[in-house]
Amino acid sequence: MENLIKSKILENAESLFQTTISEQQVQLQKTRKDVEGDLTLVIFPFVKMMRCSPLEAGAKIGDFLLKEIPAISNYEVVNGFLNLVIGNDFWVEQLKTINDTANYGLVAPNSKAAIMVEYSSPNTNKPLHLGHLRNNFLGYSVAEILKANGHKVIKTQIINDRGIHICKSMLAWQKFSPINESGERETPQNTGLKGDKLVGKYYVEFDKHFNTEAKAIITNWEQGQFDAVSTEVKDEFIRLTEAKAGKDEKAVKGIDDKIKDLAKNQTSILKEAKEMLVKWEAKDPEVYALWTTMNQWVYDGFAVTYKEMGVDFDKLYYESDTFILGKDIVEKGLNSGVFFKKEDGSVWIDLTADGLDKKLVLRSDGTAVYMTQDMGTAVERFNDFNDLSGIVYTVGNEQDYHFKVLFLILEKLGYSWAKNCFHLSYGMVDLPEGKMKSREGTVVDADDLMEEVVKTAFEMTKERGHIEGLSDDELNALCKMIGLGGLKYFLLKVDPKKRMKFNPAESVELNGNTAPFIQYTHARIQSLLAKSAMDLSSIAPSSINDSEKEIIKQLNDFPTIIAEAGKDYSPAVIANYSYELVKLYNQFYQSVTILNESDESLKQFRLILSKNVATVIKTAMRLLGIDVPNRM
RNA sequence: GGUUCCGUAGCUCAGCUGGAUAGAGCAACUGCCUUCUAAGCAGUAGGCCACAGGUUCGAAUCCUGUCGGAAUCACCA
Repeated sequence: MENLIKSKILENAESLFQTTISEQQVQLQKTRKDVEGDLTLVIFPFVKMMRCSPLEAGAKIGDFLLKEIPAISNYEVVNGFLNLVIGNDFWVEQLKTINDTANYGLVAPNSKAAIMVEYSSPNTNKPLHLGHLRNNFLGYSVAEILKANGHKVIKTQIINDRGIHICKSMLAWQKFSPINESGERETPQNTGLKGDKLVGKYYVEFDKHFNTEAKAIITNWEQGQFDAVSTEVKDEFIRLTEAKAGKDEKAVKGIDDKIKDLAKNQTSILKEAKEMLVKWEAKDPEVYALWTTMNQWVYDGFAVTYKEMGVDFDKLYYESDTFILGKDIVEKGLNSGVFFKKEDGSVWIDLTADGLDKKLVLRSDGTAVYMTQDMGTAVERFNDFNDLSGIVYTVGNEQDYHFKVLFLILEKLGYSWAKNCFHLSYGMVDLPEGKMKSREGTVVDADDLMEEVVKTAFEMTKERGHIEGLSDDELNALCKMIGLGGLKYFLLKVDPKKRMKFNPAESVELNGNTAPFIQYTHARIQSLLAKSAMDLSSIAPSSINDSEKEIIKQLNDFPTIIAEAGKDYSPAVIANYSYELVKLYNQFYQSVTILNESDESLKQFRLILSKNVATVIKTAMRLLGIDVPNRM
């Protein structure tokens, strides 16, 4: 309809305005709720060229459209806005089309370019937490939204299974895990702990010893004991200590942190961990075996968590495989002059002309940095999937700079797909008390949280659900649907880019802008449809009211919303749309009677309208990774 | 300090490719279950859209500056 109006105006610009106009000047928008009309044309742009008042200009265009487009039944000009009323027949037709369209709102699968969506990508040294939940739900949902837009999607993650962090857990386990009567150290099997939890426990254990040792070293330094310390370190300590004089509290804290880092680097436990990393890189059999075993524990633990989350992956990348990649690309970049080499042998790129800094891409000892392997991995992925057009990286916004640099480097290296790489940058999740801090034990564990929300859903459902006759399995499935749905929706309804506050109490809320509210509406409709038991084929209501029209309009927007959510990589767009739809439906539901309606044509129309609302709810929620029940 | 992002009701968030009187939910208060699921609906109250300029017929939205908050600027990952 918008397009029709636009083209009519553009075609007849000559006679209407005595001049041609650009498409941009034809601004159509939805009419405000509180005035009569469905579509509104902004007429300010035409006032000057028509040499008359906004009122007259509006009337002239209104008369023209009324004559040209039969579906337009009336118009009104208010304050420079031409409000067009579109006849009910048109909206009924729209509903018919929606009802007849299979997979309404979705673009034909695999009809558009292949996109890889990377998300999750955890370290294997500790369990997943609240921040990972936002990441996973977001990545999964964006993948589904891109599929709905017709793209072929490859869901992936890169598992950070190597590096000093995993050596820390391994070392701590080796040193500090108690040995039981059968001579074994702690394992998931003999402790009953989830593998990721067990490994995480030893990461914390390492940190504890690490800090204790560092503190002892600082105490020694403060007492003037610098045995076995290089003069550089000693001088640095003295320099930093002196620098504290006269500084404010914040600056002193910053310096203290630097001193702590200095001391940490001198600890024997870190040295041991570093030695272990060297052995790992040399594929020392013993270290490698331990690494394989402990990583497997983590993978097994993660698998349980992912299953509960309802997310999955099509292809996995492991950093232990990819960390060697990228060096050949550095070589190529050196030859083509994109990179330059310093005297010490380190390789850099100068991005100052692009408003960024100089960035290291290869260490002086020839080993890779993060950037090196990210370049290599990207290229690898395009080799692995020859139809791949782009990659979406779901990674927190603390890495904004990293990705800006990465994409720019890839572009400079001449990879044409670099412009199709997108950093889906999302904000951190804060608690009501502020940031999550592992040191202060305020990190919200993913497993615990999911268990908690399901438990709450259980209590609420027992209290007010319609669950007579449900088996235990059905009840459990329902509560999981409600609890996890609520959690997902809570994390997805906020614009991904924005930092958000996570209030545990609000995340299990059932009223207002929540998944249970939406799920509830779906269940209500299903109940209606089950009771109606009539053939729903003919749509020919004697008349329709405003609340019905508003619902059709909202349904009509669904394809546009999916496109918008895809373009913006934003599940929040889908969430907010669904909430609007459900609110409109509930208003309608509460204001008319459906099953007891005596006018059969009207009754049938309302049932079909309801059915399509339920279908759109279900599709929309599916794009968020949320299931909807038939009763609750 | 440089760069980037953010600042909308008491709280959590929409609205941001400029358009009419800035919207929801939560919390507070009023009503509505002899009728299809009250996890619902209707209503009341709550705002110098951080601040100051500028562009425009028109600014929460665009530009500049100020203030406040966050992230980042490693031969860490």
